Amino acid sequence: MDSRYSSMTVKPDTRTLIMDIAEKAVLEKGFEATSIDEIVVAAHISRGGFFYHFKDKNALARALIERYIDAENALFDDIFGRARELNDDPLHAMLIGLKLLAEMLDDLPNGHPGCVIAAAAYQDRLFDRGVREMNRRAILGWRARFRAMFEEIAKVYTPREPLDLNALGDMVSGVVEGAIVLQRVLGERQTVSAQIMQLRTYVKLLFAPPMQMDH
Amino acid sequence: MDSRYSSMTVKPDTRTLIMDIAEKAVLEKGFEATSIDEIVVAAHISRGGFFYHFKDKNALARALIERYIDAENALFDDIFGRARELNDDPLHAMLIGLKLLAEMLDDLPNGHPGCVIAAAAYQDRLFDRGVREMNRRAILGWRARFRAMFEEIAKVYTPREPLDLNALGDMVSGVVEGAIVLQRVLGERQTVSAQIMQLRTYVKLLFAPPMQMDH
DNA sequence: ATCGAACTGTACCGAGAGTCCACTTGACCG
DNA sequence: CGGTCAAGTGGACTCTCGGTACAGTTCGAT
Repeated sequence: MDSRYSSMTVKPDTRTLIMDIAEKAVLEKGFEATSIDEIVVAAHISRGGFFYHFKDKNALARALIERYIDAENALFDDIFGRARELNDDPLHAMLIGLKLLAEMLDDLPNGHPGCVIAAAAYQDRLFDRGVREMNRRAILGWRARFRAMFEEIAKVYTPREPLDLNALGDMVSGVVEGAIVLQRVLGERQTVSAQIMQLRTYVKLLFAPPMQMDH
Repeated sequence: MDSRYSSMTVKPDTRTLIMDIAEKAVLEKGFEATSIDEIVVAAHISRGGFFYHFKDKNALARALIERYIDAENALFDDIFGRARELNDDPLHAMLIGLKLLAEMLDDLPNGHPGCVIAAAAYQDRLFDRGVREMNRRAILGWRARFRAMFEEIAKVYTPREPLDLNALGDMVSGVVEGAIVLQRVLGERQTVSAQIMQLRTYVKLLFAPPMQMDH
């Protein structure tokens, strides 16, 4: 999200501008620490202009989270789609996908930018039922998505330990969210990708036939 | 932390009372969403009384995080100490420890209460360098602690995949932090323990000799 | 020309953080 | 018994921030 407007159209699209500025600030400092005044100044608009686009801060948060979820889903579609094209075997596709994900994060100059859902999770005053329900559905969506992928793998490979498919499905989002927290605190750029690679090793060991396994 | 005062001594210890009330609120709603007025009312003291004990909100946050880190370290000491008593083998001790941790969390009526470090990680306005440095040292401490345990395991068992010991050491805190985020969003009580059990399976597969392995 | 979407600017409100300070209360101490 | 000090009370005030209200402006499309 994303150019409805081509790079040609120089239309600033104030709403998007506000969201871009707000997202950056929110990921840096959190929702509550990000003041409307600060956004307004950075966007070179008036307070009235802000409230023209968003009825309150909650509406902004809602829009940010919605956009974030869409972007994340598009990213997963892209990465695991490409992985599947590279190797039709579901296990190998998963392993390739996780590696692609880790590599993509390593290429970002400052590591993973952070997750607005997690930012919201620890700051409840601001958020109404609607926002919380959106977050819930996003996390459940990722659980279902990865669960389905693991189910496919389990059709082909016998797992070496009993599977808890929901927990396994949650593990991708969980490991990423956790690693983001560590990264924020430690200030180390590669924390998230390193944790994803650990998860990859787990998946590999969980399904790979006991002895050999190349990729 | 903890009864410096025995259960007999009915001394209210206002400072501790404030911290207990604040911690509960912070874990529910976040630091910024927790107002001093609200704490003051719940503690039946005056605003002046609050500022007598903490020069500002930052000082309160600092005290909460400090106490949290100490408690968490004490918990790890206890759990992995007991695990080591039950089985002297470092791998088995680790597996038992992780299971004890998961079981302990399952016994809590509302799951893991949340982590004030993560709560701070996404709300930066409030915190000075001192708080951030404290958090950093805590996370690095846990990395070192678990890293050392994995190193001990690796002396006895040949890992089935190359080890990234720092990433492995971070994995315990990472998985827990991530699972807490999921738990907060989903409202499911067992998310954290389920994720810890996944981590346990990973450790088991990573070090266990290829074929047999009971526990 | 004119209409409406996208603003600007100002004035105002209430909540919450934080400061200052003068005053009280109760325990212990000599 | 009087003094002292930690642990408060309570009120007045300042500033920032979210949010409301609303009157007026700018500008592109029809």
